[in-house]
Amino acid sequence: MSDSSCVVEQLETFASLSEGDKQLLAELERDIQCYPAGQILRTVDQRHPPFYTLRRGWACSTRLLPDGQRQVLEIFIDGQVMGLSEMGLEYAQTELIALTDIEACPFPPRSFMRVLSESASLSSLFFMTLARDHAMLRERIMNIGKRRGVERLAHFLLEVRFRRAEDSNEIEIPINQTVIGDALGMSSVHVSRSFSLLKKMELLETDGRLFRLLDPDAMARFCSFCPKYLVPRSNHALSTELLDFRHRMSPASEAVQ
Amino acid sequence: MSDSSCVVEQLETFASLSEGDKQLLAELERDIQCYPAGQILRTVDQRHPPFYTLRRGWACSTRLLPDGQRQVLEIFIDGQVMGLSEMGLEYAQTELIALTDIEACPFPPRSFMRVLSESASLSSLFFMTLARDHAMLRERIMNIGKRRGVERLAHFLLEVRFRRAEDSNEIEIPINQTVIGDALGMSSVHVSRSFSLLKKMELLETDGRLFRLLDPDAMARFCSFCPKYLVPRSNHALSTELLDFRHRMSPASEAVQ
DNA sequence: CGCCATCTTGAGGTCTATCAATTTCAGTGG
DNA sequence: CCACTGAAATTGATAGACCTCAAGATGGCG
Repeated sequence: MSDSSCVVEQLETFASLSEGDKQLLAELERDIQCYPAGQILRTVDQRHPPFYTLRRGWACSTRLLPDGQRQVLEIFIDGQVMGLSEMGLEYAQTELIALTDIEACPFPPRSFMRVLSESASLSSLFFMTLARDHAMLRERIMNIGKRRGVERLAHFLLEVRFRRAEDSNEIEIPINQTVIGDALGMSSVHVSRSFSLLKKMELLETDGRLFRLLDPDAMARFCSFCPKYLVPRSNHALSTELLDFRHRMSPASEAVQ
Repeated sequence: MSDSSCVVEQLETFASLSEGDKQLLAELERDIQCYPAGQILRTVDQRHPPFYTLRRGWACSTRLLPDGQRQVLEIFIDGQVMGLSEMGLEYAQTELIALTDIEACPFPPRSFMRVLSESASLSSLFFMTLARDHAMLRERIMNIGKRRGVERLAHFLLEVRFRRAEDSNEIEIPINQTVIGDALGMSSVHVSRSFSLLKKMELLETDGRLFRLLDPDAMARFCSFCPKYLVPRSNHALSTELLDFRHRMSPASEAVQ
């Protein structure tokens, strides 16, 4: 990923944007902040929280239950937008935590509202981004609700593998088994046992936090993984439809009424 | 709910809209269709599927696993938008099924794209709608991942109670225990046992599919339910912010927090 | 070398699934 | 009015998945 994982580029893949839109988007990454692993970026119940674009590292959103248990809701990998879904709520519902040292760009909520009201194409872009996050959550519900521990873990590994741009079966997952367990709704002990099982099944080799998928197809069959939910509506389809209508109405009029 | 549950009205509560926007929204409900209980509105893998506004009845989105197991992902109550989150994907990822006899209005994807490209305020409205769905999914993950059967069920009952506009502790849930189980990641047998337990705890009385919450506060404590995730960013906050920036483009450059 | 977090492994107990039998109840037709 | 029917709900018994507690192993790092 490296530097090229800038969020603006990622978003641009969804649709072609006007220069004005690109400038607005560029603002998203103007304020680059560094946070150490473990840092809480945003707490629960914060009013009108910002969202963040994640340039480097891993992070997650979590929630605590009164009994101290923790559920990891989303895991963010560099290039993703964090906390977008909570811009529609009065108060933040989740904590945002850096899992590794990260670089992230906070984007203030008022500016976000401005973008929403100024640009239809950016609004729809955010909509699309959120729709993809939505698809991942849905899949997670499938995973937790209907699969056993080993299968959940296999599914998780495959999801990470397919979310990364590189086409490699070696993936580094820089988070510990407790976090993985909190994300998959299982105890860290059971995560460990499930890893062992995958190794015994000869689907996986590990070296510290580097994971090698020995037979991704077999693994996908094992946990009925299907990567389609990660594929957004194709650039072409979306951008032509957008442009189509934009030009028919009036050229360059994504400005709001 | 009855007739007043028209979706346009629900959406309007989020922000104040221009006349043009209202007209566009009205199109959403021009094509009213009736479907009997059990009817599949939309299959998996359908390309560029429509979404629907649900005027009357209950519906759900589901996915099947290869072994025949079924996960209910979202449960829709009249007044909601169904399938919005999948407008960002090339192919539908879930099936949409009527749980009761319903009235729903399909909205073709191209028209949706037009709305997205024409109106920033409607785009952001859809964004907000999706954000709320997102919050419910998040809560579901908490529920399935970290709570036991009885607590899941209690949480489910409270969620339905608070999603309904009426402020009553009697709720009718016109779906069977198998569907509830498929939504909560538990077997129908266990759903039945959990209902019994809630009754024994004197938190619940049932009469067929009518449920009376005897002590909603105690129940909320029992399953650590907090309705905040159902509350969208307040009308006032959103609409004033939108208007604010729409009318005077001079953003009082509030310090980045 | 020792320290700390993390991971692994074992044993016992809890929660929940599954299978199967029974009951309830609304609808149907005699 | 009553038997018949089929879907749904309840109940019991057993098995399996998973959690929890606890002890030991591993490995990076000062």
